Amino acid sequence: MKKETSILDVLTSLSKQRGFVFQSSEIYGGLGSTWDYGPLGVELKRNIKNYWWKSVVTARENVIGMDASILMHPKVWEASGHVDNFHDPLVDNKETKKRYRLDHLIESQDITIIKELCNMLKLKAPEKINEEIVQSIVTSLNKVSQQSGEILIDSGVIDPEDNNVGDWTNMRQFNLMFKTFAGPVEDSGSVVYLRPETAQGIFVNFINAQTTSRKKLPFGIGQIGKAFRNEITTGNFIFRTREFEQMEMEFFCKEDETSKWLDYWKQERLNWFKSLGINSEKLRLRAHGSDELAHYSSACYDIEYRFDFGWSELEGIADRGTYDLSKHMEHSNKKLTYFDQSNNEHITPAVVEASAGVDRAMLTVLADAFTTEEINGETRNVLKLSSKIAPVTVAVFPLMNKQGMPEIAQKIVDDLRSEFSSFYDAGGSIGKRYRRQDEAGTPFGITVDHDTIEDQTVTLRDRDTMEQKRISINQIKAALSESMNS
RNA sequence: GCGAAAGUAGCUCAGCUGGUAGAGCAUCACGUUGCCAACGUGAGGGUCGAGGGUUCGAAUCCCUUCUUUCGCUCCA
Repeated sequence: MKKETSILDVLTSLSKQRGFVFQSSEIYGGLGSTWDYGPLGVELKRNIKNYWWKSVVTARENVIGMDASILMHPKVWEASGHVDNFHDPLVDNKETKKRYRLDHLIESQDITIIKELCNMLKLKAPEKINEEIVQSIVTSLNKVSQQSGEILIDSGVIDPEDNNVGDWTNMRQFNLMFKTFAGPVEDSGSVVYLRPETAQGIFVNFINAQTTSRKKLPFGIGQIGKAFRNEITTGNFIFRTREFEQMEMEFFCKEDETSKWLDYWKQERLNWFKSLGINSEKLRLRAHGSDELAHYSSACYDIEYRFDFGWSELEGIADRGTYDLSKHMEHSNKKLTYFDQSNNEHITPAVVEASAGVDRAMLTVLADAFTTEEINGETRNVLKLSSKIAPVTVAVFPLMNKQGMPEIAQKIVDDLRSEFSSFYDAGGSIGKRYRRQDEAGTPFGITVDHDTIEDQTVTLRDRDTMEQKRISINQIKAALSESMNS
């Protein structure tokens, strides 16, 4: 990587300057990987969420919404598999400074080393390497984690990096769930987790939501909310953080219909990103290989965007089968089945999930919208945000600060404010005010000038083309609405 | 967490081998101008990420710590 300025650098500094995103707790030196959304950022983020909610939930007869709490019964996470599966056992080689996931490392070893490991851990020696034996080695090592490094060295575990026996550290568990305590006393009886995904809030409410809404299969439940993961490595600005916000929709259907709905939703969701004006050449759907699939999923597509740090996932659309509802039935002893009247039978619905990151969507629209243009030898920074989500929809200016122009402009902006996100600016030259709004992504500019006083008309400026047309004051709202819906 | 690099004004940065901080842009005020980052004058803003040490004296040298970036790993 060259040391040239990346889009991410530009966006980070633009965000700070213009009030999109600030580093959290900055005056205390910042808290790792947490970000605060400023005046413009909160509008953009909220607009993205509202647009998702409208597209996925309210515009559809067969999707309803809900909002579950972040803290849930700890058994939820046992049932979902997160307590058992949502951590990574890691070891480092002090020699090569490489870090490995222990299960991946063991998988890569020769059978003789595996046998030696089993011998030292008093496990039955296997004939060949399979997932089962890898898992039981990891489990056994975990029980003696204080000696695990020693055991790895003594059994001759090789570092693939240099093909020598590694100088291994003891294994460490990185639990990806944030743990905290409910109630005044810190004891193990009151452990709760900050949810690592919003989906489980939907699954545990499946019956509540279905019966009260009287929905029949197939139907979906959407939710937007915060989730928390104690990621080992965060970074790329707001792309990967420990606290983030999800927009998730769980679509319940018959088990033999999941592939049909998976195809439907992956296309719908891809189109959603395209409808925000995002460059379709930088968007793609990528099917997961069988080795990438999560423990609950049998098929999965990622919607990816090509950032300048590479293709990265914005949203996962997954066939989760009946895994989640079955697990919750098993652990809660409650019936979460659906009565299918057509066949007169109780069935466990299967689930197709569309799970998007709000912060990632926001980073995507910013990265995709940011443009630098050359105008009369000057550079112009423009955020070509869709007018559907731009933080400010319209800015109103008096051409001059005299002849009553400010008063007229102020009256116009007051009148627009209830329907459109509006901004009034009389500071500096008119050109400077246009450029300020270009950089904030404001799609429309209205200027009150000499003619306004004579004939009640103003100019309406388009951010991207910089072209202006003259319209009368009472046409402004109609013109804005029309442009926003096109 | 490990390895590498970095942290000086709101932003981007300069500050040579130690002598208590500067520029451009941005912000605010006044004047002038009036349709695409104009100009003039002036102002505000930094205990140089934090803590400790060496020194007569530290932004500069040493240690610790926090944060950021890039890799390893993981995911929305």
